[in-house]
Parts: sequence; C-alpha cells; structure tokens
Amino acid sequence: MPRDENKNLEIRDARKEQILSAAAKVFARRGMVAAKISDIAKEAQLSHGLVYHYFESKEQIFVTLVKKASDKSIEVVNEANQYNGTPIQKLTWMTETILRSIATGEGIYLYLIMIQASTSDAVPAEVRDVLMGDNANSPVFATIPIIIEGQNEGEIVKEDPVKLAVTYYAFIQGLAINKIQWKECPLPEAKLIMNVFQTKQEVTK
Amino acid sequence: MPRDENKNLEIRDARKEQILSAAAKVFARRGMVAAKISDIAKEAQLSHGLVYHYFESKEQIFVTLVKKASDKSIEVVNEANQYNGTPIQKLTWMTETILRSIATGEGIYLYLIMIQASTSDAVPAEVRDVLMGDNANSPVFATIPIIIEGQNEGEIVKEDPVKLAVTYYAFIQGLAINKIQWKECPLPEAKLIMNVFQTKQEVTK
DNA sequence: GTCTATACGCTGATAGAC
DNA sequence: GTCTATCAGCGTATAGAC
Repeated sequence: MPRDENKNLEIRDARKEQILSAAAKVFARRGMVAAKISDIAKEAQLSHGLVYHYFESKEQIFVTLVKKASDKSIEVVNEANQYNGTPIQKLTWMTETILRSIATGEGIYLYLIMIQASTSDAVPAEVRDVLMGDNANSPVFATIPIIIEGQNEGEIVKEDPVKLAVTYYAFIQGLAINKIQWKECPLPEAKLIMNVFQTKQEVTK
Repeated sequence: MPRDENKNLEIRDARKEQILSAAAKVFARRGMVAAKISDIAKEAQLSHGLVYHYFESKEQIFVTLVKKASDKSIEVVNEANQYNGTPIQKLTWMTETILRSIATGEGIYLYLIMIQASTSDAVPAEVRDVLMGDNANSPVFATIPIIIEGQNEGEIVKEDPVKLAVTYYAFIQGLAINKIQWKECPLPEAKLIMNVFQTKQEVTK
C-alpha cells in the first residue's frame, strides 16, 4: 500500500475528529435541532460541504457523539469499581473525576449532549435508544452495585439504591448545566456530595 | 358595557391560558427552537392561525412562560423565608414544595423551560436577560440569605454560601431533568438533600 | 479533498374568508 | 374569533467545479 493512502487515512481521521470536537461544542450549547451545520463548519473552520463529505447527516454526527459520551460515562464507573478502597472511596474518586472533567475538559460537552439526547423529544427516538435501549448499560444502573456494597458495609444510608443513584446523577447533570450557563460558578467538592450517601458520622465533642 | 364584551374577554383569557399551558408542555419537551407552532396548536387543539391571534410570535410565548417560571420560583423562596422555623426547616419546606411540584404538577415544565432559557445559546439573549439580567432576582441569590442565617446558627456547614446555593439548585434542576426522561424515577425526600447542607449530627450510641 | 452554487422542504408569520 | 391558503426565509443536503 503506497504511502499516500496512509496519509489520506490520517487526514480523514483528523478531519473527522476536528468536526466531532466542533460539533460537540455547538450541540451542547444550542441543542441538536438548533445547531446548524454551518455553525459546526464555522467552529471547525471548514466549509459545510466538507462536513457532508465526512458524515452522512447532522443526525449521524449527533449519534456518534452520544455513543462516545455514553461509553465514556460508563468507563468512569468501571474504573471506579476497580479503584482500591471502600465503596465511599470509590464513589468519591468517581465524583472527583467527573467534576474535574466538567470543570476543565471536554467532559462537560459530552454530559450536556447526553442530557439533550435523553430529555428532548426533538431528537429522533433511535438516538435516544442508543442511550437508554439497554438499561443495564446506563451509568445510573452501573453505579447501583457500588451503592449496595456500601450499604452492606454500613457505610451508605439504607435507602432505595435506585433512588440514591438517580439522586447522584441528578446532581452531576445539574452541575454540568449550571457550569455551562455560568462559567465561573463554584463547583462543590466531591466530599460535599458524598454527604448524601453517607451514614451520619459520629462527632466527638 | 354589554354582556358580550365581558364574555369575549373571558374567552380571550381562557384561550391565552390554554395556549400557554400547551406551549409549556411542548417547549419543555422539545426546546424553544425545535418546538413548532403547529405542535403547540395541536396540543391546544386549535389552529395555528389562532395562536398568532393571541401572541405576536413564538418567542413572545416563550418569554411569557419564562417570566412566569421565574416569578413562581422566586415566590417559593419568599414563602420559605416567611415560614416559621429554623433555616434548615425553611429549606426543607421549600424543597418539599418544589419536589411536589416536580412530581405532580405543571411545575416541572416551568423548571425545564427555565433551564432551557438559561443554558441554550439558541434562545435570544433578550430572553435570557429576563431570567439573569438582575442577579438579585434569581432564585439562587434569593436563597443565599437563608443559608447564611443557617451558618450563623451553626445549623449549616461553613462553606461558601454561593457554592451551596449553586449546588442546591443544580440538584433541583437535575431532578427535574431526570423526571422528564424517566417518568417513574424515584425522587428523593427533602431530608436526603438536606444532608448536603447540614452540619453532621451527633449520634448517640 | 475541498469548495461554491443550487434545489428542495419545512416552518414562522400574514391575509383574508367565514 | 376562528379557520385555511399562501408567502417568504432559512437550513439540510446534493452536484459539480477545482
């Protein structure tokens, strides 16, 4: 295979990433419907015609991003599970990781895209299924075992684990939303959020 | 003034309410841009021409709803302030009230519309200003005095009050989002959320 | 691979009949 | 007050030049 073809493939992948990265920003801030291909093209600094050279449609770009976001969010839970420590320590590590990605990185875009994909009727049902089709594959459900483990060890309050997981992710999503609307908004430390789960500590006077 | 004119006024108001109520649902689920006038008309069971008889534009309908939502959310904070009790009790009452409106009533639509108005670049800047123009008038800032009061009384943890208020509303917004995407999702009790704020209780063995 | 020019459909908004 | 018919503008997606 001649060198040129390899080079072309590299360009192809680079352009695709460039477009996806730009699209993530635009989708996160405007929503799947309001985001225009021309917005994405402008953000990526290329013509809108070229976007269609790399992706079939606006929807396909969105789906690609939703998949990516879903994978990443589950990956974090799995890493947390391998983390060496008590369930509360696992959750703390996970929360710190997520908060950091919201505060600094591209993470926030991915969270906002997942929120849109799952909450808006404007996105086609097939897209929503990517995220919800398999409940077992959602971060909420992946987190439940850690919570149950913590309850068995007496570290975590004896509430419905589903309720606790829902509450936890409500928090995360809510913070992502706040951050996008108010750039300098102070984010809480992971410890503060852990208060929701933890059984009351005994305080020595 | 003849009877007919009064009757007409009644119809006018009723229709307006009918349209606003339908619009709230549609906007909440699809977002301001993706929501079509025809969607709203269908939901309200009247022609799209008639919608324009009562409102100048789609944007005006949206603005009206954002104002309404903003007023209501601040009203709750004010009521909480008048509630007789300690700061934590005030916040607990407020949280219960909000959670109830999310669980059962139209409240959830209003919260989702506020979220969209404040987070999406797709809504015109003027609309966002309705909500954010006067920081002093936002629920977040209205809640801060209660938090400070609680800190002075040693009931609430000594963290940056702004951070605590942001965290609190992140929670509320996150729960509204969860509820819309999963109708049967279990909502936490107010008490659980209060754990975030409260100084650790002493537990007697 | 990359761009510009163009077609087609959809939706917000208006006009005018009833 | 209420509806239907219609226009104008915009945005996705395509075709074809370079």
